[in-house]
Amino acid sequence: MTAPSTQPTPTLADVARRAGVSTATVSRCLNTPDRVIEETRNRVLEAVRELGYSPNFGARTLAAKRTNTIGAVIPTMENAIFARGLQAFQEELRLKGITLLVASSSYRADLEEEQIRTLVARGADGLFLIGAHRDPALYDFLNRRGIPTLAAWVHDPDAPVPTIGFDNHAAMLDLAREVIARGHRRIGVISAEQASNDRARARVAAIRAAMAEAGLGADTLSLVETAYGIDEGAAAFDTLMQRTPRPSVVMCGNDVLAVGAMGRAKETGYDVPGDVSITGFDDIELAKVCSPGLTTVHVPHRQMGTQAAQALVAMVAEGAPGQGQRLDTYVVLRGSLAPPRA
Amino acid sequence: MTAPSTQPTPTLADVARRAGVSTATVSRCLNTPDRVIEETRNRVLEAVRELGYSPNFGARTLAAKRTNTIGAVIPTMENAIFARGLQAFQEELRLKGITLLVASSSYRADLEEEQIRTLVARGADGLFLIGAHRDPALYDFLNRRGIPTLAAWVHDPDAPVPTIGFDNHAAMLDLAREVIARGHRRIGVISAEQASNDRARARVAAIRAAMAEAGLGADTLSLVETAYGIDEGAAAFDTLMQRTPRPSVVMCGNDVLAVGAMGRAKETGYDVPGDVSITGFDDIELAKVCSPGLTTVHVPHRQMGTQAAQALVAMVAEGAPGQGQRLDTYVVLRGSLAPPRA
DNA sequence: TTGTAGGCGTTATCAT
DNA sequence: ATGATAACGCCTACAA
Repeated sequence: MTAPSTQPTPTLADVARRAGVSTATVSRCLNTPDRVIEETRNRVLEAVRELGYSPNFGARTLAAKRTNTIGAVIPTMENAIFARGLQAFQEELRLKGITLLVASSSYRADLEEEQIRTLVARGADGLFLIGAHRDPALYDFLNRRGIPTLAAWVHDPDAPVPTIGFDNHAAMLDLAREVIARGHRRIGVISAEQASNDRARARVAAIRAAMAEAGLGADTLSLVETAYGIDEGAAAFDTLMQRTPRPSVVMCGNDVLAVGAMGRAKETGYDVPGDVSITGFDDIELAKVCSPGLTTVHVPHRQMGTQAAQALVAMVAEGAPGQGQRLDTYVVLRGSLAPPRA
Repeated sequence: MTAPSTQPTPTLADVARRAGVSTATVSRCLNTPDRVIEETRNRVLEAVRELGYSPNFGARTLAAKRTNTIGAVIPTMENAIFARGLQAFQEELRLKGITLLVASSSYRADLEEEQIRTLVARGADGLFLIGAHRDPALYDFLNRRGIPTLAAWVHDPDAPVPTIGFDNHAAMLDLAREVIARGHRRIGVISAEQASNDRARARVAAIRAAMAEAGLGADTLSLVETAYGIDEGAAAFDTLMQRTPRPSVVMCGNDVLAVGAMGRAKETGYDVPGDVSITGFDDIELAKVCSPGLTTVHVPHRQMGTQAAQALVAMVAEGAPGQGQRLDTYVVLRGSLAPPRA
């Protein structure tokens, strides 16, 4: 067992004393080792080890005005949609010696703002956000503070910050066209809340656009908005199927909702895709393993994370404005989509 | 559009000047509002708003030696296994005004240590870790620094820190007994790497124990260790099925590996559970939606997260030693497990 | 109730 | 190559 008493945390000065040098030299050993003669350096590092010293981040930040930290705010950590992209993002940052701080907003704009401010106060050198639509005042704040910010999961050249992602409208348009081409006319839609979610809005709008293209009246679209989650998707499915006319296909704003809907369909005795087709969006693991497989839109999550990291790091390092990038998505046809029964 | 020039970040002194008070008063308004007369306070808060001031965390930490921050290091963010528990953990912390910093270790002990030190240097008031087994020197370091630490996903009263979780050995023992009771004799196991993963070790050991109980020789167990992931589970399944004798059941260390195995089984023409049964561990969403449903061990993820948060906050606040807690798991029987074919 | 002033642990600018 | 020393922005006795 170790001693019960808490020792004071060793400081630079402690190390300096022990190694018989000044604090400046210790600092150099840690930050610019080549500016210190080898013998001195060894002595210092030895002292560091013996004392178990590790630098105080607050102090370091205060003095250096640079944290080597990037902050990210995502809507939720609870599912795979953001996890994979974020993991790639963070792996890329690690390669460059940068730490990632993650916070989540529960899909709420007010919480997102709070988290952004927290991250900024903690000295994040840059910010990674999901979606581009938010209060201009917030962008203003970030701008004044000179915090490089990047938005992912969308691509919009006109956004106030560089965006690395895909065109949600175009992506969903492709899928909706496939659906309509198979003969579906009564289309049900389960969407995430659109109010504070620009991706959700774009996706719903795309379905409407595809229907208009095909000469389908807006009244043949049956929409339910719901919170995020498998159970929520299931409940929304029930709602939709009780309406008249009953949809022959249910297009969901993301795979999680779709899997919920599919599970509920089976429970209530609907055959998928015989009685009703179901589609998703994202192509996460769930889409592959459920059965039938889920027809969905493939999003290059890892690529998005990696490129976002590279772009953001460049923005931080060079103070450059930063380049957005549009990534490609494609429709993945699996068993959950088929022509409607005559 | 906003002015292109970056304004210097406002400081306490700027706010004080603008409000015509001292920095001490501004500080009080922010931290102990009731120690300031209302009129003064309003004036100060007004100035805060106008300037868009937010406190510098580094400086605050340096001066106050308290960050209201708790750090967590999890093996990976890429899947649902830790996500749900962590989300609950963070929601509970938010309720108490505490910020959560999350880092991930990619299941590597060296990276975990690095992340722990980073978090400590950043002034985390407390630490949330997964699993209890790690280098004693690391516990020593935490102990000397006086950083309250809690381990989750395991329960072990003898661990160096309080643990809130379940008995991995007992949980897997239950499942293995079910498997054996159905008549399986040739048992294949796909485990996560055991070296730096006490949960994986306990689970494999439990399977061995159940076999011994049933008088099955250790040679009828066929083990593959693999990295984490659906694809890895698929590859491991192939390996296992090529061995002689071929297992009649494949028990996986977690649901993700199991789903990978199940997918591969279907691809290669094995009927599940007709030709081979498959089991998992964790009971994440995947287990419910794959088909057949995955027989697995249900783990109370959200409860674990919530209780861990409460316990850790208490440790931080009271400096008390902290109480571990054992949570219950139970076997969930779904279609993926059946008696072997004669 | 409010102000003054010292100190928190590092980095970075000068000297030496 | 190394050493003094002045910031960095905030908190908190202590004084008024």
